[in-house]
Amino acid sequence: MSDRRVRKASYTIDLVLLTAVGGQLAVLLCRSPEGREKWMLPWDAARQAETMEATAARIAKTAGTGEPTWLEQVGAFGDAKRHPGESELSVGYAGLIPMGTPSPVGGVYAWFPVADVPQLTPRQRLMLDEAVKMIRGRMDQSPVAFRLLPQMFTLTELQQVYELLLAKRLHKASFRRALQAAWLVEPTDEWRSEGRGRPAQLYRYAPRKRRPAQRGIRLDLLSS
Amino acid sequence: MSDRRVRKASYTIDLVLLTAVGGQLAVLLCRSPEGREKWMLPWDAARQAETMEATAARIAKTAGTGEPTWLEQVGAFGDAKRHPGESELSVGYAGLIPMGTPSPVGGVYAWFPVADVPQLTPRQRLMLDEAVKMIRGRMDQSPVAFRLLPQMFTLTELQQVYELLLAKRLHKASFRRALQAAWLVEPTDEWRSEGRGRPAQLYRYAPRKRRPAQRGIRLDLLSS
DNA sequence: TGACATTAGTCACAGGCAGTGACTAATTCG
DNA sequence: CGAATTAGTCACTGCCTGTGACTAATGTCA
Repeated sequence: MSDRRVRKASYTIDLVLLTAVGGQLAVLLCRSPEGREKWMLPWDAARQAETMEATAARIAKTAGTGEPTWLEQVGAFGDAKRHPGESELSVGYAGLIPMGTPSPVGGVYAWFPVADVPQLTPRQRLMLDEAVKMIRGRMDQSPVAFRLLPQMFTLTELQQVYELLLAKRLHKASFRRALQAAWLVEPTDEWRSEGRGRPAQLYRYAPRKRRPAQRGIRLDLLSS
Repeated sequence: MSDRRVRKASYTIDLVLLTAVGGQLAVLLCRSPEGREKWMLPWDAARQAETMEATAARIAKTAGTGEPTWLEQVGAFGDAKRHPGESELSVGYAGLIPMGTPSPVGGVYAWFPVADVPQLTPRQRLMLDEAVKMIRGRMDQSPVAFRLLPQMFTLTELQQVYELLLAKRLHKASFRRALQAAWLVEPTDEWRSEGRGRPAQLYRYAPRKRRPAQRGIRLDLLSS
């Protein structure tokens, strides 16, 4: 975005940075130069000397959220939908920022709950929706939930992230049983007291090798 | 590709058409103008007046395989990897063609088993791998297996497609039990005799609404 | 100081689903 | 007609999952 008025980009890299704030998924938006109360996804023109992923990482760095703990391409979006840079094509990237990271200051960037986002251009709106869909769909295959948490976390916090992404309540005992079977976390020596109630032990993400599992076909997930 | 020598494309649409041939996944390649024994994924420059998906469909039509029964974007590929059109960026699409569709004639296009593909440019090789990975990963969420079959098929054929995509043997009784629970197919009145052995009933894909299912978290699928 | 509220963490039972092998059915081939 | 071959089903067993109730450890307040 630094030079979007200097040369017309052949295509842009747009970034959907997500985090968890107050029990909700939130996306980082940036004030648009077109109007004080207009917002947009952060973006920049692609550069030849830089991979697309590097461009996305640089945009995140500029936004001041720290480096994303996870970054993946969402796809290419064109097809006559408008874009803040009027570019022909935009490549969207989704990134995750651990919850609790200090908010960017200065008023140029801000987090918005994904359920309540101001108006975006159609193309960016589509990218946001696809990014959220991708994160939710990737939960079973990638440790995305852990990328939304700090290095150490309680099992209740982990469960809350899963509930947030799955948009459904989970039973505590079931969740922990599945977690134990998957060998994904290991306990630390530390405990955290959250005011009232028994203190919770802190865990860290530490996946271990295990049997190929892979039991059973799941034909019942087809979205018909 | 029709005009790749006329104007330099700002970006291209590349197509990974897949089908099942002889118990293997196969991809459609096109002879490269650079040499008689050079092959490439079919592609064309993007056009402003056309959506990317429409471009992909048109490329498939040109190749003479009939319209793909499924089409989805794989992603955008750039990053200095070479491409037959020397384009800066390529958007890859994956498409499925039902098995048994007559092969394209003329010698310009041909099916190659994905396990034994001639050399491609690095970018196209990457697109092919990602497309195959995507198809395999999408099996649980989309009826891609049915898109590789003709409209009517036997349950044994369906199971073979699943085994092909999952790269693993399935137990007949388990497979059919899961299939029944998912309400995905319905029997027709027709039967097919494949030479020796009892004739098999033909089924068609006919998904029905069913309970949200969605039972249980599966943390044991995380890939590491 | 002791009962209560609150949160963490575990257990055990019941029901359902999946892996498995064996069974029956219908056809071709010799 | 019997053997071989492929389709299709059944029933048993063991594992996994949903569930509620239980214990543990802390803060709060009378």
